[in-house]
Amino acid sequence: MTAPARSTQPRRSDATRAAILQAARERFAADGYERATIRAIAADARIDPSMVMRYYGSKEGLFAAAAEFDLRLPDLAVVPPAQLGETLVRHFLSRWEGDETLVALLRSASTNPGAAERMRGIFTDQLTAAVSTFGTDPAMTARRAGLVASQILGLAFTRYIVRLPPMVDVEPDELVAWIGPTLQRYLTGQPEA
Amino acid sequence: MTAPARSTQPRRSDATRAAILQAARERFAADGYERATIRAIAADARIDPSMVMRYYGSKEGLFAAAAEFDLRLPDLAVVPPAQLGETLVRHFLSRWEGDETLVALLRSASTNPGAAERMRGIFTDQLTAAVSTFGTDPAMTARRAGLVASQILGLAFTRYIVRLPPMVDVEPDELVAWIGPTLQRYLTGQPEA
DNA sequence: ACGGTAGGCCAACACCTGTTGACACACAAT
DNA sequence: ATTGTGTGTCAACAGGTGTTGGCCTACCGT
Repeated sequence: MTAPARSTQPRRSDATRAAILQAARERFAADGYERATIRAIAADARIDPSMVMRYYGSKEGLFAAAAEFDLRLPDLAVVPPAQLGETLVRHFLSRWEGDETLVALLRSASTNPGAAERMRGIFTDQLTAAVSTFGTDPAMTARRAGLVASQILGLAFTRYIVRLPPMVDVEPDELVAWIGPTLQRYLTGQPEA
Repeated sequence: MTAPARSTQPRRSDATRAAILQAARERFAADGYERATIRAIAADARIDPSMVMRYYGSKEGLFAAAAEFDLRLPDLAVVPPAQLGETLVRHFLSRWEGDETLVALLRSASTNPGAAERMRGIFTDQLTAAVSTFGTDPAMTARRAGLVASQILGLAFTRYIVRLPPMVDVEPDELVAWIGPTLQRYLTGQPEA
């Protein structure tokens, strides 16, 4: 819509677009998809609600843009096999605290089908791909990835969404000490007899 | 409001009250707090929306009544210490699949502060109490309960809310085989050196 | 200098929400 | 028969939602 032209040409509206996106992420993270209103997001970005529509088409479109996310998983093939679990927990903890996009996605996934689908895609594609880089049994890979996702998302859910006191207060290092071995077993271990 | 009288006297409206409550649980479980409308719940229960207000005061009041829940945790003191984890996973799986109240609560906890508080209460009070029945170190009890909650809620979130394919397809017995040892370690083990 | 266009605001639409009050019916006690 | 109360319906309110179209203004190429 916004003209062909050269794509390297910075538009004057890029700042507005970015402001909307940032405000959207904050609101979606704080309130979830349904309670985050376009009017509130526009107010945070100090522009008119109609601008949101012009730039992102609809609320769903805005969310889709705001929920773009890359887990940036490290290459597990170069990690010492005994440190896989610890590495993953540390990575997720820092990824989660540094970017509120994941919280927005997590909060919205409960009630918004599109957000749930996005979440499924991220944790299926990206995590499964990472697990399969060192995995031996391809049939087991999906299951291992699912188990890892369950513990990681449970950690995020109790720590950032529900805010269970014991999970909020605990130091990251201690979380790594407890949850690292769990992921390690999910990734490389076998189920109980 | 509804007269003093004898409390043992069954009211003619008890059936309606129950129908509203059941419809509310289904809607809250399927859609979450915000998207579940009083009109939809009333339609499911085949009554007028205003009846919901009369019997439960407000939407929040209705949710509070519909989200009443008891984990019915077994007495962990009588469970063989080596089977604590397995027992807990089995219990939660059956509790979760047999009663949609927990799903309603879980789905709503992401966006509704009241639901989050309720969830906090359940998993703090009930679970901590159960863990402390056999626990040795009282300072560690809350942390153990929190870790157990993180894995249990992560399991529920990926299996019933986000519906991650690997977690939906897996057999309950296999889930027990994988997750049981995790809870066992959270309950009775020590963190990694 | 000037005309076109991109960026932005305002006001309104159509719809849906929780909630309320007035009214109708049923049934039990008087 | 009449009263009274519990049970239920109907219609409406007031506010908030996503979304739309018209209008103004500033900038940029010519």
